[in-house]
Amino acid sequence: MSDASAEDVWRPVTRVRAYQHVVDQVEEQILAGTLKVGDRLPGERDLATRMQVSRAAVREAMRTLEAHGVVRPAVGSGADAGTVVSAMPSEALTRLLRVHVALANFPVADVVDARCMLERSSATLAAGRATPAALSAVAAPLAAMEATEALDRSRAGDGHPDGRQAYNDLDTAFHIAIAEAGGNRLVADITIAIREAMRRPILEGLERLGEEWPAVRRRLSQEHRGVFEAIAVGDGVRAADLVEAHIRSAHARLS
Amino acid sequence: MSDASAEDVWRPVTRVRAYQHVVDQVEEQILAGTLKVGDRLPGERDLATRMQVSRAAVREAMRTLEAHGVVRPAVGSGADAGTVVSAMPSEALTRLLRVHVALANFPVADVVDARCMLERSSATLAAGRATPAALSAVAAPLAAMEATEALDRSRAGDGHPDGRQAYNDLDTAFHIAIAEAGGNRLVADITIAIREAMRRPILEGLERLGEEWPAVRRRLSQEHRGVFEAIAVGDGVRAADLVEAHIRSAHARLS
DNA sequence: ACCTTTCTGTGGTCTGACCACATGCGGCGA
DNA sequence: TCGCCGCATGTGGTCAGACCACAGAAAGGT
Repeated sequence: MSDASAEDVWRPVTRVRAYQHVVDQVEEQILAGTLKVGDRLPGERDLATRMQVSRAAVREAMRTLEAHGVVRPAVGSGADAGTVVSAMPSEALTRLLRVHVALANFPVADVVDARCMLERSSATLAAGRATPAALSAVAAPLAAMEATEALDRSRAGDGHPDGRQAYNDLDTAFHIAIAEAGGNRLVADITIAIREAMRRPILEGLERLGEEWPAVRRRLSQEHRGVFEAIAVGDGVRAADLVEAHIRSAHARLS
Repeated sequence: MSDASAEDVWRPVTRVRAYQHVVDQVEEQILAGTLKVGDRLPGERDLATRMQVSRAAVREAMRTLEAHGVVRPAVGSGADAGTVVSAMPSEALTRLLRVHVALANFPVADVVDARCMLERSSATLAAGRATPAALSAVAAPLAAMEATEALDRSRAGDGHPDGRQAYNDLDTAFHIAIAEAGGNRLVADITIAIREAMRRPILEGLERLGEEWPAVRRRLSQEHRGVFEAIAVGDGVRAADLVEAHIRSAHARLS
């Protein structure tokens, strides 16, 4: 029984597609330092002839790299035209998580739990090491959210849109600012991606709220204010607990 | 000064590319339930004529969807051929994080911190709710790692490869099993992606170890054993502390 | 010197063809 | 009748060559 079929020595022959070769070579060049962020790739026609593949293969590789957030295409001519190496992991992560959240490949409860864990971490870090600049970046959307309340009151009853979308955007900005104040790029990017992926579902939840909206908004703003002050004072434990309570209660109210 | 140029009302006209339209429509169909996981997409030629775009545009869209882990292409004929809708968020996340870790878009310290946070969470969850099956899935690679040690001792000194790669693979499997035992799909997938992204750097670290390798391996196995037993006993706090200590010391030794 | 026009190179798109592959079906032989 | 072989069919993968819209750069006129 020295039959090797049960062992792992027989790798299936991977028919490596041409565009995958292009992806690999571009990533290799970036890894080797030949291509740095901000550099321009050779033109698609040039790459195609150099690698002896068709331009279509190069373009498919570009789409893959673009989806990974490694490359940004720009038409036209001149310095900043062409395909440019650009590290945008946050955007790419956001796109990826959004589609899979929408596709319900992740249970909502799991997403909420993950958000809590990440934002607890970010809040704790932010309370410990937030710079004044980062702190004011958190304060800005907070103040703007509170301002929408006063604005709304001043013109109540005339049937104007009550800015739930704007409030949602500011809420997103608030949580993103906290994540970035934490100082951990990876945690921040994942946090941003999850919050952005939940943007539309949360907005739909806000729209479902009928007359409760002003009350809910007041409650949310109070919670935001509490989180911010805990961070500003440097109380990491309290900030973490408050942000978790905020996220859980908000999701409970909107579901 | 009612010049609107300073405000945000003027969104730049986004020239939506044809392949992006295709991506959007496919995602829309999936979201609407018309396309479920496991279903086959219409053929590329068919899609092209229906959407009145070229097949090249359809193919570029497929590359984007493939990079997102939403679609899997298969050549040939028959039932399982063609482009199939398939949710593979874990693989897609892994590819994305791997390239950005390799591109050093994330500081190593940040990655280590994020890994600690995620695996602490997974270990705590696993200690609380791991099923016997999940537990044995954790135990299997652990036993295999310990077995390599005995195997190595039995044939020491004949210059054979000492299986650092195999050990690294088993180590990866061990951490992945813990993440999946935690029961949170999103956390598990992110954990898997980060561990897989670190696979090659860790292997290179192992290779750099010279004669220290056997001692390091013994230390790693002991730490793994400790984590496993804490989870098996249900001691979530201890499991979290041990896994964090394990990750931090391992990265310190390998850097 | 300034503005206008033209040139050039970029990504974006399309067309139509051919290839490798895997299945399924039909015909052929036993 | 049964079983096997081989071609027909349809899939994604690849290629070649062409044209378009765009934006900066260069050349030209005022």
